[in-house]
Amino acid sequence: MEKYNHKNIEAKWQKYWSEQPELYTAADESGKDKQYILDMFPYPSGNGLHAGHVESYTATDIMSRYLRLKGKNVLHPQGWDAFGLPAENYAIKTKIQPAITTRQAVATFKQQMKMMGFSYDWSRELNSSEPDYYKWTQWFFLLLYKNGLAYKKKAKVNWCASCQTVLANEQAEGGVCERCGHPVTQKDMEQWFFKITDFIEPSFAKATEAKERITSGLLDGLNKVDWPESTKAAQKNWIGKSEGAIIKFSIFNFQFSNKSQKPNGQKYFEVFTTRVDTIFGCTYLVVAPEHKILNELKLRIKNWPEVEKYLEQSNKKTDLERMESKEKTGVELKGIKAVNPFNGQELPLFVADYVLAHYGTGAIMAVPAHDQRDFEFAKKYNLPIKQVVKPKDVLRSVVVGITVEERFKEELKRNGIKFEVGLSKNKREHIRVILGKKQIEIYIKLAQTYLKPDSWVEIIGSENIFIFKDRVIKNFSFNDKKILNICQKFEPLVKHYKSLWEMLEANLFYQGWICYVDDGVLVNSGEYNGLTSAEAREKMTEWLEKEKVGRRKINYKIRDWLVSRQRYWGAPIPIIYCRKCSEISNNQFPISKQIPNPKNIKFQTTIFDGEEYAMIPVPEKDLPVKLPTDVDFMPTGQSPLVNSESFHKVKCPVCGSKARRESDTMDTFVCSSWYYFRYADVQNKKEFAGKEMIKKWLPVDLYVGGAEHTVLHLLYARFFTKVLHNLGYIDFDEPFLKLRHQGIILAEDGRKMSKSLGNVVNPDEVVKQYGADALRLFEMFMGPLEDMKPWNTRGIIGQVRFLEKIWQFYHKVKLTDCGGGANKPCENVPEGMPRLLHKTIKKITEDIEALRFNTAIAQLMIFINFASKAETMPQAAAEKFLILLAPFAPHLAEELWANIKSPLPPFAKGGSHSIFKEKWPEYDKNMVKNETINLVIQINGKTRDMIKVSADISEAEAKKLALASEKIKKWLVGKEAVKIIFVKGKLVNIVIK
RNA sequence: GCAGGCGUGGCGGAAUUGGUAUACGCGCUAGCCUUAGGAGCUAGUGGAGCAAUCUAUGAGAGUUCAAAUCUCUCCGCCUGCACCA
Repeated sequence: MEKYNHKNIEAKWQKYWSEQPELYTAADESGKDKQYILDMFPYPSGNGLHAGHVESYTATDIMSRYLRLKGKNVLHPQGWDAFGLPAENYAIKTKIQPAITTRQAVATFKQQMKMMGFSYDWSRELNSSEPDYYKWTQWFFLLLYKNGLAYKKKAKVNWCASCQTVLANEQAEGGVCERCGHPVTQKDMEQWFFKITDFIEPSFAKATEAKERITSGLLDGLNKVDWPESTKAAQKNWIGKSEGAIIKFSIFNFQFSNKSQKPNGQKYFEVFTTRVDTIFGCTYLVVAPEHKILNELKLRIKNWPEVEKYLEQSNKKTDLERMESKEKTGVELKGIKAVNPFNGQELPLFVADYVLAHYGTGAIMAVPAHDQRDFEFAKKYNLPIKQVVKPKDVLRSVVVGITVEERFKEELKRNGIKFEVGLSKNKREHIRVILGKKQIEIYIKLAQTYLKPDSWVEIIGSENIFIFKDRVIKNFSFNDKKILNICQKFEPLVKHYKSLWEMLEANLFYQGWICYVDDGVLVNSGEYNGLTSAEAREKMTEWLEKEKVGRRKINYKIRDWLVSRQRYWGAPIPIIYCRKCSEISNNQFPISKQIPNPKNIKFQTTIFDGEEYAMIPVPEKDLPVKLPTDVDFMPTGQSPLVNSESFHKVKCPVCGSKARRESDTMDTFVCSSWYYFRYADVQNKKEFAGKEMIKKWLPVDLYVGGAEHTVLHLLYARFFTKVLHNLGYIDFDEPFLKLRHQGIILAEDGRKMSKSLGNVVNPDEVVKQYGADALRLFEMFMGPLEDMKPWNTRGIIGQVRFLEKIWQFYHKVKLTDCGGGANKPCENVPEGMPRLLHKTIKKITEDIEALRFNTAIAQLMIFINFASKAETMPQAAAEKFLILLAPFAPHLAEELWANIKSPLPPFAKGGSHSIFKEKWPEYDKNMVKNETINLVIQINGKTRDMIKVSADISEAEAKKLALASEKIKKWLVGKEAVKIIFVKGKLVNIVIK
């Protein structure tokens, strides 16, 4: 018998497939149901494919092949996210044009993908760095600009003083320059932004022809897609919605003490808070160093030189320093007081860099008793701490301190309470108390290192709150029955320590020794006393609005998307700066039929060196704005494009006078925000994609890619989709219906694969040694798609054995036709084979649809393990098994298929066809049910016997048989069966006393 | 700190409408075959025990005839975000 030779087989079929591209082509004309199966398009790095690529591409390949066999019209494209920094950095080093290195890398990637047998529709290949693609990236920029969704403003960017260049956030991780290790500082520069913040909440359509349409927001849209919970959570977290209130604090009127009095136009400033309920505990206010009020009040601040010095210091601070020093610093603004509108109290004002300028109003009301950061600051600068919220329902309390620790232990012993002393992960000692039979545990953390003598731990009623030196650590609740139990058991202790608790409560809790951050009940808050935090927030906000000293406000952490990059290897921003046009009022956009401008948005202008320039969009007919090749890649602090005269010297498309082209390029995330539209209509020269084709193929049915893109790429792509929906281009507002992330494949040593550790698995080597089919199977068999899994080279042997086993079986087995297909019992065919085949069809069909490829492969193995013992097999069964195998190991399946269907070389005489033109087998419902089962007989839930019975055995019969069993009788001697449970088709459980 | 997730043999993992725990694979053990084997074949393989049997899904409790699966608490690990008021 010929040996299984993966090299010959795989090469042969890859050649065949490339000669028959229609096997994998998505048919624009077909009336069949469509399925759009998409991989996140890769960045073609010089290193080629890695194990993680292979994992996710194999998964989508199996899915695509399966769906085609199921008769679906499948769109499964691939392309290249080809702009980006590595290619440019390489160019700086070697002076080789990024376009050249990129093309080489693409060729490698593509060759490797073909080597893996992936069934991409290569007729739809795209490359984001090619002009026919980035033409449309630029078109999108103009679309946003003309709809007021792209704008320019000053912003802080990462700046490396050593490299003289702007850095992307990813290049400035940890606050140091990726290239030279120099600390990164913040520098103000004019930057382009996309208004992603317009799409957080649902919005009404802007396009004229779609008046009634509502576009779902980035938040609520998540509710209608099938995505991993963690990804949805990460997006929500990133958007960072918090509901609270803006409160106006008046500054000049020191007499402002009557709360019915209005601020009457006095100078005031606003703070944002989510905890209005704590406002009576506000003892000072803080503004960020960048807050504009500082300049306005400059003359009134008595210690201005000191303040100015502080501002300089904090401005100089790098991100790294700000991150490293958690120590809070600040300076009081002497001579300035602000007034709390609720009680008229005059409060000091501080500037401190623990307050962020870009969040909320850049100013806060500080409530040290109920906010950890304010607490730290107040402690440091000796500011008053005023308790206004206390935990609710204080029933009982037990107080334990370090000085009484031994006493406490003795007390426990004396009361017969079992306990053990352990260390938690923070090395805090705790006592675990076990109460009675029910074994309720209470962890009493003694935490010597955190507790001063006579500080304490409190157990209160429904909540158990551990309070350390300065804050509440944790709470948890018991149900009522348990509380009672605890209280009874702790009675003696409670008596013993109660007085100490009361003393401490009076002395500590209400005098600022601790910081209680949770909701509770209000105290020291005038008419609001006794309300819960939630009630108080509601009432106080109403009052603010009534008195016009504040309002309800929702704040978001997310900021507009900074899209400009001072870089070469990206899509140029299609804008032209014209001095002359800035003087003409009522500028109209250059003629553009494609991009509507329903609001008649005018050109924005910007200032360079004191001169105003109009920002003219490049007319559509002049797109793409191509990247020049006469550039020097050395970093100079500006985009390398600035050096190219031919690039930036242009005539204004509106007035024809001398003008200058924008030299910034776009973030690569812009390119990847819309590529999934392009696949639907990749050849289109008139539109980014034709309406009909979008309608036909989009949205994406299954999207698979790395979890590193949970936030940015997916959020930006959703934003683009919402913009298009909002402007009436498309009729859906979420691009990816179902999303899954492949888990990271770790190296054999359990660490991340990385070049520096030298533990990277190279797919080329693996394929050379074991074959693509083996690698595909192995990566799918390792475990669930989404789990993190370590590579294990030995494990791949198992897959090679599996493939060889199939090979050998198909070469030695005698195929028979018993005249009735796969189901009929045949001579010499093992009895269970037809049923096993149908079970296998069912299992594999269901597993593929749920992306459980590991268990699908296990089922293939079970079948072949069983079948390989047989000498004969029905022809129909042999064919069906190969079809089941085909999505997983396409090369071997084609080879064996050709073998059993027609003589090799394949289909040469038109005798047969590729296995991928076959139909996915259906299973017979009656055949997947067992005729007989092993009826499990349990006694008190423990299996004691098993008997082979008919699957549809009746309850009475089953019980009779169970009681008649010899093994069971033994257990029933002298016992009485109280109850007998019968589960149809499964078991009998006899309950005895 | 906040959010999401995880914890099952020597290893990767199966089994979650509660119903035979450890499918499938790797590894390991024994035997066969072979000049040889990091090849192949056969059998075995959670732990303890000669056996009957007992015992085991991070720990403990609860619900149930029955819990890896549901509830609660604790412990440990991973991922993302984080001075976001």
